[in-house]
Amino acid sequence: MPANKAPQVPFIQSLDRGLMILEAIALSKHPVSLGELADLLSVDRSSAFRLAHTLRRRGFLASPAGRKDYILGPSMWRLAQQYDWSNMLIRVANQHLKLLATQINETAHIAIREGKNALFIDSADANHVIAVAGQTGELVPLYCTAHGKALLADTEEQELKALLGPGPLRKYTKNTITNIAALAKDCSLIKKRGYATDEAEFREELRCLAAPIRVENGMIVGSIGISAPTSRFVKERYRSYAEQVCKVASDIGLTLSSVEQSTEQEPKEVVAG
Amino acid sequence: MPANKAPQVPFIQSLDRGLMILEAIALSKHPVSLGELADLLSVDRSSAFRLAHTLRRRGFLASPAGRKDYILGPSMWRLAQQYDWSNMLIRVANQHLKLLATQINETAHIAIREGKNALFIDSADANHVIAVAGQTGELVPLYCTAHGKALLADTEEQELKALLGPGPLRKYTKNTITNIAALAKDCSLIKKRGYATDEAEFREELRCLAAPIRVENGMIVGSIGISAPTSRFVKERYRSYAEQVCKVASDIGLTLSSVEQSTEQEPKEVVAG
DNA sequence: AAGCTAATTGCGCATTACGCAATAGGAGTT
DNA sequence: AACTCCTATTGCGTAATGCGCAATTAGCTT
Repeated sequence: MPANKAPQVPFIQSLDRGLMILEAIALSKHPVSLGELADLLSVDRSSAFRLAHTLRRRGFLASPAGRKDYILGPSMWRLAQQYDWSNMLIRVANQHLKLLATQINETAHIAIREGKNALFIDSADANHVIAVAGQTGELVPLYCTAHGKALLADTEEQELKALLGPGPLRKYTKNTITNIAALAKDCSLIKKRGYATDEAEFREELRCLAAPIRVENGMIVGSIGISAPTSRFVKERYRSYAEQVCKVASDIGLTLSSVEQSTEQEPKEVVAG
Repeated sequence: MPANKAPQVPFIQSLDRGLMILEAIALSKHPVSLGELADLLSVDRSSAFRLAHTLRRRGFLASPAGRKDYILGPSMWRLAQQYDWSNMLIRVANQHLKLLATQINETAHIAIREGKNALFIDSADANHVIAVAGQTGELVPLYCTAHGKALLADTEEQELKALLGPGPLRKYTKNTITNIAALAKDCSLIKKRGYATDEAEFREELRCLAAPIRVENGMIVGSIGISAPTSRFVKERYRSYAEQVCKVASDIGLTLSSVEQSTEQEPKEVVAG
């Protein structure tokens, strides 16, 4: 298999260098001097200067007051702000989502956090149904669903209290966790093992297993998981399901974080429903 | 006044074009085709193609599954995510903050939202013997401070309830608003007139006036305001103070949104009092 | 004030990126 | 299914562009 042919498509050198500068400065914890940039790119100081100047001109870089070195400017922030990134998660995750639904043969969902709730932004059905499942767009509580708890995995008890309020949590089923301390304990377990479960804590007869999707720096940007009727989703399957869900969550995180695969790289083996 | 001398410093054409592509795609609500990019830059399709390819290669652009046109890729998002933007607000706002403190001759603060609190990230002192101390680093409640309410200006009653919880709000002083409905009403007023006040709602003997800092798309990213002992900060001054605070908040928002002024550009011509 | 380091500018050559034109890939039409 | 039109992609030669070198300026330290 011809893994990678030679760089068939030539790329624009100076643009590429400019992008490397952006990456380097975004990554650095301190302002970056011209010399460092020149070293990094292995180019002359004058070239680095002109590249940096071009970036600054468009607001992608700036200099701290009175300094000559560079930090990120407002443009990158502004562009990232106004963009609708939820679609990207859907796009990137969709293929993985389908794969997961097929492998496990249960409905799979992707959710993001939306205030005090988890919002289902995409789903894939188990048995070759073309239409998207009904729950896309639905809001469910964070504290009693697998997706919600996965999204809360890094949240400390302190923050949980602030987020969910001092009042008692609504008890949807007999399994619903209504105690913040218990929830915090569950979260730390979820964080450690990498996935969350919902044993009919929100809806009777519904079990769910979900894992947080983390990007490069560890931040949780969404969750992916599977749901099934309690009858079919017996505890003995948790281990196997958990592995697959975690693997997919990790893959999505890598795709979101990395820069190496946006093209090609379609897992073509997705079943055509 | 020598507004702008000729473009003394040459900029790198292809990098500049790449950045224009990023801006265009971030701004567009739908995926952008190669042809549109070529038209936008007034270059040949082949040139646009190679630029776009270079951007995609580094993850700054991507293509929807099966499509050939372009959307933003994960890199921009990732870089913006992991960067510590609060420093940028401090940096950009600092000069305005000092100016405000000098003009009004009271302590001025900048705050951002941090969960259920407002966090003071910078301050500038006035030259009164008795003045409000700079509280940089301090967390104060959102619902009973001028900064907090400015940060909440766009928040609907529904969201306020979710954020602040169903429980009663702590009553710090006799003026503290403890009723969500009343708070929502205050917020809509703040949104309309552009500034918030704190009439000793958090600390006795302390009055404050703050305005939300909004960027291009209207989103609130912080607040700026002034604080003074009640004795000195009489109601008759509100109107004049409000104007100045709002002007400064607006200036900061413009600086954050625009791309033309990151360097130099000290607002020297501001009226001195 | 001198001396050092780092940023900035001028300049000329070689590389690079550009436009043109040819090719490939898809979607719709007859 | 063959044809057609539209857009993406590739090859190529040229000249504009961006690069390194070296000179100049700016900011600091001694």
